[in-house]
Amino acid sequence: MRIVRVALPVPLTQLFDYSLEDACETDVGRCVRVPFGRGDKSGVIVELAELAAVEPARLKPVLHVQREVEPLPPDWLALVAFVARYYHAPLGEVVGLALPPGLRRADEVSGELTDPLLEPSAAGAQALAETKRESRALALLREVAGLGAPVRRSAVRALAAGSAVGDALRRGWLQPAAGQPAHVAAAAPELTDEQAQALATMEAAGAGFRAWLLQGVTGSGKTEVYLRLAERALAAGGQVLMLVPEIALTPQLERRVAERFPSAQVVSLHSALAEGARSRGFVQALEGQADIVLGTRLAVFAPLPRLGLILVDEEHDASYKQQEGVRYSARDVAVWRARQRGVPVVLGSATPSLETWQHARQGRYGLLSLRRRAVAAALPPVRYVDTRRQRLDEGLSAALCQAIEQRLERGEQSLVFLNRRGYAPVLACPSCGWISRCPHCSANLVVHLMDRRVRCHHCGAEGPIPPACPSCGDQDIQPYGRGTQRIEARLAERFPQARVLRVDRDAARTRAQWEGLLQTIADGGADILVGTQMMAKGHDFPRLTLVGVVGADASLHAADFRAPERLFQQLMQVGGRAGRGALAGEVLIQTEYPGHALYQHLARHDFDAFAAMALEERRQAGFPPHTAQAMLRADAPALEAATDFLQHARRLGEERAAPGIRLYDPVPMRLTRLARRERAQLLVEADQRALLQGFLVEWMAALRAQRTPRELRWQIDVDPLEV
DNA sequence: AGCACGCCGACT
DNA sequence: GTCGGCGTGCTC
Repeated sequence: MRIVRVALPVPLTQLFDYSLEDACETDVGRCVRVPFGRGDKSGVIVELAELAAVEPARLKPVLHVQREVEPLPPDWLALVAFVARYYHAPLGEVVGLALPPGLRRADEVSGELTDPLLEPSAAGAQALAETKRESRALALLREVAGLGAPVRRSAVRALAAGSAVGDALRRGWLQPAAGQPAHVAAAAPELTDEQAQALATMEAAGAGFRAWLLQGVTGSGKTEVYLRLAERALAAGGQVLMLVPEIALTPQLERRVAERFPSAQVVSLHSALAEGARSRGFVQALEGQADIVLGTRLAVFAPLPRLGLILVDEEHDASYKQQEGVRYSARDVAVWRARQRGVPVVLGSATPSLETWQHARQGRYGLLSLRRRAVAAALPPVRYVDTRRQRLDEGLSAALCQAIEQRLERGEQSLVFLNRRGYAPVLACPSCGWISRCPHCSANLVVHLMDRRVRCHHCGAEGPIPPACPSCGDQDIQPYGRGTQRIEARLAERFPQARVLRVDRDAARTRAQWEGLLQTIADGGADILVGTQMMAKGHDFPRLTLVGVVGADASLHAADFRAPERLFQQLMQVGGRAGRGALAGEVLIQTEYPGHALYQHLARHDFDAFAAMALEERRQAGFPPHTAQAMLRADAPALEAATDFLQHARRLGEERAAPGIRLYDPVPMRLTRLARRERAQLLVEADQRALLQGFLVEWMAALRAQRTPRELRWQIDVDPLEV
């Protein structure tokens, strides 16, 4: 009888030992079902043990081992172990987050990997059986052809169906490693000089680990570089992991990738996928059948036995950072993984995060630059409208309206960008000063005139718009400020001949709505678009030639030290929407600070100058990336409970803090009250990451040993994005 | 996290 | 006299 050590998805740092009669080395990495407490749970065997951590009498036997699927390989276990260590999360929780739910449920009823949607169907079972045969066939082919030789999908299929290997070889299904890549369709566009240069630079660096920043302005053709790199990696027999920030971006990219590599197996992985599909994709990656895995942050955990290249598109995007539970950064994990596996990783962006940009500057990452647009003319000129000395019409300047008018005359499209949805951010009473506060959060209820309701954008609380002031009865309550709905309404009044289309999360609630809007825009069914940051992301509208930005100043003076970085990224991104077709574009930004350095750098499209300035400011203020941070957050029904805990945590921290560790005062969070809970946080900082990590190990252990009141929740956030 | 056991108030 | 409040403690 052997003992297996299992990671279970419980918020406890320890592993749990079980007995398993016939356990062997190959069971490490397998999913198991085990009795736990009163019921049972699924977990993963992370090691075999000689001696149990508890008295042998207390050991319970494993209920079931999932042996139909290949075990998770050692490098995958090392990956989740790293994430658990770095983000100070229990290993079992990381495993739980990294595995698709369907796979984690290794119950004895259906040990076979099944799609719940297809479970009863014979066709599903057949397909699975075939997939397995193919996997074996592929392994066999690779063995025969020697490592790294490209293999045609058709060969695998034929072999799986029973053809002899010799037959496969005779038919030329196997190709020499140096030969023409089997995966590629002959449909690649010509490279620009810069693209060719970038590829040559990477080629010269070889196939081992190296992190690269691919810094390319909007429209410079970063995607083509990704595809060429993928082509190379596939030709060398490698698998490609491609991360994108959002689900919305996967379908188009998936199509483009699939078209480019018709014989490659492209698997998409994201949280919106049905359980069965996600499990299937994961297993295809695990068993080496998937050639390209394309997905959002969770795809960074896809096991890839033949991994040859990692691509991270829009690497600066905040959605790579998980904002709850295990707060990992998929981009940072991707870089670690590339090093672990000895493969290149390319971080692409027009506006890289300052962390990445600094690495490239200091030479730790290689730098690949695309400064010119591949398709259209130059980047659109940026003009500022000084709003200090003019009357605005619902926030719209005469200059912006005039510019819109011009586009209407020319039959072109305009976009008014405003990062605030709803009609107005608050409803207020002019006579008594009442304002529409959220009953559960420290936030205002936003007026949504379309459905005549007020709504909290943080917790979702909502109600009808009151006909009169709830406090004093005054009938004259007013919406104050402006959101997209209000701008949309005003533009429709002002340009009655124009078709005004609003594109924000309210208008594009579902995927179908979102795609409908995109189609309408592409078909020329809209003249003026009013949009939030949804509009900023990777879509080309050939007739869009004007981008007007309203209300950008708000983030100029925000307290968050990352606000300028985000603003610059957002403006550069949304500005890039103008004039991507044959027509020249223009960006018009309304501001009270036209001379502000950020705006000046933006006007010159000079990200590097902005980044240098912002980094210098951060150096002086002692902010990341010059320091390493972690944030301890606590929440409870009463603020005092949260701050008391943090105060106590701070004392525990001070006792353990080496010189160079700085613990700050606990403070209420910016949005203190959220969904009836009061939140506070405590910042820890160090000049070196290793120092901070060493401290966190001790501190977390001490904190976990504390007894805390039940209503109090706390969690640690390493490398927090929001401070 | 669940889910037990374990001692003090309002109900058939 | 019980049903049930959530305080504390354990899960191999």
